Amino acid sequence: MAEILEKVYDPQRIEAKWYTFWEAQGLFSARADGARPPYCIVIPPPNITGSLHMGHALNNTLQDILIRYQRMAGCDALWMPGTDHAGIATQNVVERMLAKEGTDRHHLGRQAFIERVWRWKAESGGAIINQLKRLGCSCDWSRERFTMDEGLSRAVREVFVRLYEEGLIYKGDYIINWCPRCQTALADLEVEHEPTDGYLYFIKYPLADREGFITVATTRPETLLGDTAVAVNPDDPRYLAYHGASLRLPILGRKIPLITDPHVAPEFGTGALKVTPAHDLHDFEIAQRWHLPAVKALDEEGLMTEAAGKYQGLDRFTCREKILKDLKHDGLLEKMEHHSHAVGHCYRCRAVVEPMISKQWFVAVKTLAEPAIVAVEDGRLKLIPEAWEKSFFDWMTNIRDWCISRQIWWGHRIPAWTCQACGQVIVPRQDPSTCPVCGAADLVQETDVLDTWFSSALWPFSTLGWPDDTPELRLFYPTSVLVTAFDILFFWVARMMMMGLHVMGDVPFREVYIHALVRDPEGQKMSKSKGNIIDPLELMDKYGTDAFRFSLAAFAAMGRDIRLSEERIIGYRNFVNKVWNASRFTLMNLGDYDPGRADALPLSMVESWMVSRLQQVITETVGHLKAYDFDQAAHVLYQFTWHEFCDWYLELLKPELAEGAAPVARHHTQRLLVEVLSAVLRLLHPFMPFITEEIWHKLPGAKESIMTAPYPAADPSLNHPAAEAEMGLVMQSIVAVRNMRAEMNVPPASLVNILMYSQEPAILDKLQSHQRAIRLLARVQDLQFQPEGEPPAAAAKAVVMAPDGGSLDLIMPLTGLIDYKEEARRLNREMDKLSRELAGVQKKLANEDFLAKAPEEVVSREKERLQNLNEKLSKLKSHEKRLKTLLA
RNA sequence: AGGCACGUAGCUCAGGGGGAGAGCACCACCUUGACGCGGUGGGGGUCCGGGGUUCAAAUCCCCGCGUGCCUACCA
Repeated sequence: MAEILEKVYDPQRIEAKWYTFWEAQGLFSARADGARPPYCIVIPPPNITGSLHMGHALNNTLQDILIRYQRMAGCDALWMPGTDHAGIATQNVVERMLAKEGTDRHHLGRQAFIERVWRWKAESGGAIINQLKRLGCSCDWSRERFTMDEGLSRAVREVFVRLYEEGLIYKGDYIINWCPRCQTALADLEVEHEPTDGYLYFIKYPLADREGFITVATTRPETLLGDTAVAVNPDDPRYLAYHGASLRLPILGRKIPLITDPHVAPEFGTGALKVTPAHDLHDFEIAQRWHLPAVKALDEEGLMTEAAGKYQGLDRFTCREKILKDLKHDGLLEKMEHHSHAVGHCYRCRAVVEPMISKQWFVAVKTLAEPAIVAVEDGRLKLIPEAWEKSFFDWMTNIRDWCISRQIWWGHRIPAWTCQACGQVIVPRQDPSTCPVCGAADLVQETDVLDTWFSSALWPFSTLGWPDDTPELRLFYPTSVLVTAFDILFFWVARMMMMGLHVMGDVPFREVYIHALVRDPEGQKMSKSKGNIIDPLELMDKYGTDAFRFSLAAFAAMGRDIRLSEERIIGYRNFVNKVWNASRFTLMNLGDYDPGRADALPLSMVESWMVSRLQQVITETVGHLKAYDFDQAAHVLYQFTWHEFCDWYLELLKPELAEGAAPVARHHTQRLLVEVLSAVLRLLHPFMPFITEEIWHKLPGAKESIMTAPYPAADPSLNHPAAEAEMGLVMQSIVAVRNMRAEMNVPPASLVNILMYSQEPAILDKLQSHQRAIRLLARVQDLQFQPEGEPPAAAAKAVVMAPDGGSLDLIMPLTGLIDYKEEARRLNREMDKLSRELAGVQKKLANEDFLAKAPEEVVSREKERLQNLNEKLSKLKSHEKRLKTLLA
């Protein structure tokens, strides 16, 4: 005897139970035995400092849908989970804790500090993992990795050494972005540009060997102290006479050359650019072309150096004020203009970033970028949606060398040693004890650590066991798809592509599905500072995880950002409840059902229709899933489940299941009902894993888990166009009667009589065979079928065109029911609608070009439409005429 | 400055060359033995504006307006 469910689905009770069950049964574990086709997704590893936000929720829901689908579809599906050590972010978190305790990392020392971070990680670094479990993520937790665990650190070491040996990693002086607050270099991507109001200062640089001066424009006058040239565009006519001249640097009096460089834009400012190689990227590049010296005027703490002369030791912003004052005094400040420009800020601490020349480690990225560009060009790696390819190519072709050293402590320490005796730099696979050149034992290791993204770039193969040759690596690399938002496309995805292609010789994933960003209901990006964060955990508490997941999937239309609307989540919560109640109804009618009993009855037309529709829904759902059209998959399942399975199939079934139905027929009905419900549950499982598992276990004959049940596959032999046409006719007829009733204000409780006229015997036959359903669903008492007849004038009338040809008149005698004016109004509304449609079709068919040039099937479809409309309209018109005689 | 999206029902959004769609909201009716987180029926649209291509444009192209995002060294 099947258990009866509660009236309203209560997610809280159910969810934890099944997650525990799945884990205990090992259902998330990939086998990696090669027995089934592999399918693999590596998770974008969340930061250990993180907690689940909307972006994670969407990202991981989509991945889980894919993984659960592929697993049920017969793949050995591996969802590789793990977390990222998040160098700067984590170090900042722990440093803030230390500050509260009144100490700092320098007091602790490097070793103790790192131990402290590990301890913090052990205590609170796993919070997000539990939140992912709440979401239902079916990651293979037995394989969980961490970017700083032993194996991944070995991968980092190996890649670093290899690239160094290949000359693709080098240490050099270069302009980097320096955060004076974090005291570390930042990669270009880690700098956020914010429009800032400031001034453009016009400063006169006197000529050294003749009268006059050249005026330069700058936003950072304090960098003047590091100028080693002034540059103009070689073609700028204003300065032709000055080519080769020398200038006196204001205040310091240093003699600097006037040079020409095509980089200089004549239209900006005065067309003359002060060149500060140590504190500006482009100036640095100009300096390299001209072999100019670099003078460092600013130090790592943002204070002026001794090269700044009397300004030494001043803060950069104080120095700016002083210099302006002095320039004014000397009459060298020509003018100031308001100027708004983008100022770089540290993405971690918001401090103003200072471009600065510095000795750092770099990856020569051009060599690595080229194969990644080619891989996308030739389709070995697909970006979905394709629109991202343009941005990708733009970025990859303009990419600069990647600064990978960070002056922090938490991370992979750069495996480079310098021999104090002979100066030799060693980058070995094993920690060295003596210098291989001179044999000295006095080796000092590099203190910098690697950029966090260096280890993340190896994620697709390091997590699978590389550098060891593991079965997982052989089976699952390249992985199937990477699911991510575009905001880390370049931080992460591009770098994985470069590293994967270089180290593994193949793309890290065949496809990248780039989903939208989740915004608040007003379309704003969610951020702590705006205070518009919506916590996914709260929504899960409120509406249940299944409803939340289904909503995210339904929101995930490609190429458009998501505005999270709680109202829509409520809508999908209702859908989840609908699924629950449809199952409840089913189970309530299975009391006497014996799944083992044979059933030789053929499918009824209703059943054939349902089965046929199911095949189409399966095809559509699978198609949408394969194309990453999550919203469409969700929509198809929603419409089918609610408006076909529940609204029609279950309603049509009720009489078959009622008391007094023949046991054999009843059993047959039950069997198909269970089958269809089972398919619906399996189709929905990837979207709503918890409720489907709960119901699954209550279905007769169900065993194990819905996770191990096969995903429905469409069987084309079950398509049944005739059943669909027949049921289409029946449903249209029922709707037409309901419509007349409602428009005539016939109370739902009272029964009506209906006459059905048709010249087509087949139509009447079909309807006759469904008369019990029609009576029940349209609430009809006396139902008569006739080829034609003299219907009473006092009647409401509707015309239905059968999907496979022929027409049907539905007549509802009104005697004693209501006044005829109402019916006349209803008819006029209906006829208006038809006339408008008819006019459009007539216009089209009157066009000779249309007849001549449009495809034949389009023309014949329009002709058929015209005929149908005409027929329907004339029938309604004649009825209206007769009705009018009654009114007169 | 450049690039990329987007503008469809009151709201949130699908669709994407041949009959304007969904959900919510709205109106009317309904204690129908699965479900009121429900049922039945209904109203509602110059598909931003203007040109063009086409037999046919909400859909493709161009221009404009509006919105959002990304990139950039304009000192």
